[in-house]
Amino acid sequence: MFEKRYKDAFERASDERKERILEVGIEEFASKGYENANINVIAKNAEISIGLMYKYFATKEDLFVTCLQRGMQILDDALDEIMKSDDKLLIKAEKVIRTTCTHSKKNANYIKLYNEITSEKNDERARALAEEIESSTSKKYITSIAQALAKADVRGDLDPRLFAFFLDNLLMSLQFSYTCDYYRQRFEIYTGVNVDEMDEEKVVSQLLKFIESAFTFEK
Amino acid sequence: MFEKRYKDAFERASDERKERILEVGIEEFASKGYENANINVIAKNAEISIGLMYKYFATKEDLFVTCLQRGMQILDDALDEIMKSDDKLLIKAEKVIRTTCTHSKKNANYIKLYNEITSEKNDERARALAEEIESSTSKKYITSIAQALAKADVRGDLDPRLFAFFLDNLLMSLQFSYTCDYYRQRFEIYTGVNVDEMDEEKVVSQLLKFIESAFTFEK
Amino acid sequence: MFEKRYKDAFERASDERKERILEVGIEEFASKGYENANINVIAKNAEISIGLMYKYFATKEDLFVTCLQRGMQILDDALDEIMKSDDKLLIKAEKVIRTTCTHSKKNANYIKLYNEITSEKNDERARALAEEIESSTSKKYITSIAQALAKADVRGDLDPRLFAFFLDNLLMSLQFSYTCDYYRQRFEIYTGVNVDEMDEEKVVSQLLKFIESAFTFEK
Amino acid sequence: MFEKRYKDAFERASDERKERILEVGIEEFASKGYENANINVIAKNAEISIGLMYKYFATKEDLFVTCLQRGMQILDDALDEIMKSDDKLLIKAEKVIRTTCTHSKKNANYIKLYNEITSEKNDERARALAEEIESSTSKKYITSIAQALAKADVRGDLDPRLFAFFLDNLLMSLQFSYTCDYYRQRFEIYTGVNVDEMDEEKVVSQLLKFIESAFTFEK
DNA sequence: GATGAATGAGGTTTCATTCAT
DNA sequence: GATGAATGAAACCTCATTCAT
Repeated sequence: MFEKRYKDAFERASDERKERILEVGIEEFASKGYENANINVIAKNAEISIGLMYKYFATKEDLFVTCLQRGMQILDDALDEIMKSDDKLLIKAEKVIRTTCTHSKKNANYIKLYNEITSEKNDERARALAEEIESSTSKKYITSIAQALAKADVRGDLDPRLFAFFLDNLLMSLQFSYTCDYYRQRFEIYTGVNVDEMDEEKVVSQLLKFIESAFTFEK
Repeated sequence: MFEKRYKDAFERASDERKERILEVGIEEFASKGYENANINVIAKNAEISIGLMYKYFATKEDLFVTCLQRGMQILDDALDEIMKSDDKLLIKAEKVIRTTCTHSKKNANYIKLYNEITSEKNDERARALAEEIESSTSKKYITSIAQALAKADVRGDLDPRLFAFFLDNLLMSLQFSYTCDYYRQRFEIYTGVNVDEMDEEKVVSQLLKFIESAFTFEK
Repeated sequence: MFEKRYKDAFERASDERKERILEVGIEEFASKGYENANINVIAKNAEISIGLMYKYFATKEDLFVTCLQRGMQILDDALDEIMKSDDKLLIKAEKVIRTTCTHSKKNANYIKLYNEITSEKNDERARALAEEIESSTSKKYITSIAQALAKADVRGDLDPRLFAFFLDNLLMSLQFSYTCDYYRQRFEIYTGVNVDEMDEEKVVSQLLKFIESAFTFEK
Repeated sequence: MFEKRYKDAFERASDERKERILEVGIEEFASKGYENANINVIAKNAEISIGLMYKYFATKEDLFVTCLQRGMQILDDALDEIMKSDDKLLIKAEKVIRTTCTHSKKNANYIKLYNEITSEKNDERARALAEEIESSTSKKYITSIAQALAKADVRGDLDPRLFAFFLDNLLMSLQFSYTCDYYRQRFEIYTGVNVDEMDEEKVVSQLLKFIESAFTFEK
């Protein structure tokens, strides 16, 4: 699913070590950002030499992307679980929103990595990353919505792709609001409540209300 | 409205020079990102010496924030124009959406600066920035929605602050989708169309439909 | 003839393996130069482990010198063939020049290795290398010229050693001109013709003319 | 004459400093070779900061080439002095040979730099360097020989360009023999005498004899 | 006010060599 | 004999910031 950005030697490393490196890497990249993350620090914290680090990953960028892929894979698996059910769209939406809220803090660092790439300035790299990261999710949303359209579960005058796009915008913003410093503060400015203290159910129910009319055609 | 991040000497500079410095700074920060932007290059392109630059701004960060404030001021003024009318909320929303679409590319660099700060990793700075940038906008949305609620123009069971939050999430995502490389590609993945070739009216009308039921109570 | 620069283990390796290692080594050193050649890459391309490489050669330098010796041996054998005949000196010279032209490209990599050591910066090593590489050839030239002198085939007022030196300078320069990038370009600058397209016979005959008066005494 | 490989800032530096940097650079590159030369060491010995070094030269390569050009310029000027006279070719040759012997040790480091580039492995760079370094010299030789040919001062059946090429090969080899460790040892192996103790006049006269018949047509 | 030369810490990356298995 | 994972010193280069003029 993802383009391999590590060297063969990394595959041969023990699971424990692979785990450790990515964990430490994710922590470093999430807390300092790509530019300020220090590969020597990651190696030191992962308790391997810098030379070995470069036996595993050709460049800092490759290490970063591999960390990112690991985080994205985990998030994608969670989404998969929900989307493969044959619940009605509104039910799926509710589940997705709730899962987003619940898991965002647990996987805060993964989402910070995701946030990190949204400001990629190199068009080529931005395109490649978006392709890797967004394709899978977008397909799931678009397919589900198209099915719902076919069953007339949603307004017929909505374009399923734009619909999916708007929906994911809301979810993505929510993810960031739970995890990234700037967005967390923004959340508080809008709602008046710190996101850690906000009643999750309220967010879920309000967001559902916000979007439900689009879903519940002629009801 | 914004905390002053430049030195007195900058105020005393000619308008033309102030203009040029910020313009060049915005271009550099927008195209390379904060970390990769080079303050010596900005000075050179603005045709002033690096020494003078440091007479105007104490640090690279101060220059960046001043550039950001300039961009945000311009975007905020445009929003002000719309929000101060006494149109119905749905009308305002339509105007805001359309303005967002229309102006995003024209002011692409401002939005890129905005995008840049959303991945600020220092909590202290992130809070300060969010406070500066989001307060004004959020107030306008919240006030408008509260007024609409009072007039029963929107569903009564919606929390106005969360409502404003969701709404702004959609608009913010749209802005980024028009301007930032990653989000532009993401837009194309979702919609199948490059954002530059997408029919603007379609985006406006679809987004309006997506949110209108929340607005148009008792229909 | 050459100082042994490999470990005993290398002798015990199969001929095929020895062959392969030196071949790959010569290719790497010739194409990248000593400093930029990578011994790990040589091991990989020779399909042996780096550990085994160090069982065969104590250092990178030893591997290089062994590659060099192999190349030099081959070149020396070719020269031997010519010099051991009892042709007149001018005939020998013609044969040597022609052979130099003909074989230079075939054995380009050997000559590149030779060229590589001419810029050795460590005096100790430079002396040792020169001793190894030049002794055999120089003896052949000096002996042949001394014999010709005894037979009055060449001008009697020429110092046979300097004569041999000048002669080899011409041949050495010609070798480099056929093989090393810089010297190839220099050849083209002087002659106006790319060395690959230059008529070999013209080079042979012109060079013979250039030196012949020294050879053909009493004309 | 040479492509500029330094930044404008270098031109603005004091002559003393420019002198110092190139001197130190030439010494470092000549004694250690390009790869092993250390830019930080050059900066330290030239008593400037490494940052400033990079304000003067964009890369290590640029610094090297600038050092090289400086050396080549000096050698070329010396040659110019000789070639612009209207001496007969044989007289010029004698002067050139003598000058080569005399000056080689004085300017040993320049010649070591020249030697350094003859093993350039990147074809593109090799071509560019050869073009810069050889064009001027080769023109002088070729022109002088062509004039001599016109005056029937040399054998009419010699190609002036090849003639110039062979001649320069002898001079180049001689230069290296006076300066570069490997070639110095080679000189001793051929002649039996250390080049520093060799009677210069003997070298001059023997080399003249070696080439004179080509020059002195029908005498 | 204005200049721009100067600094130097710090980060990424390479690769010869070792050694436990 | 054979492997290849592991090491870590060291080199090139960048750039925010200072300060003498």
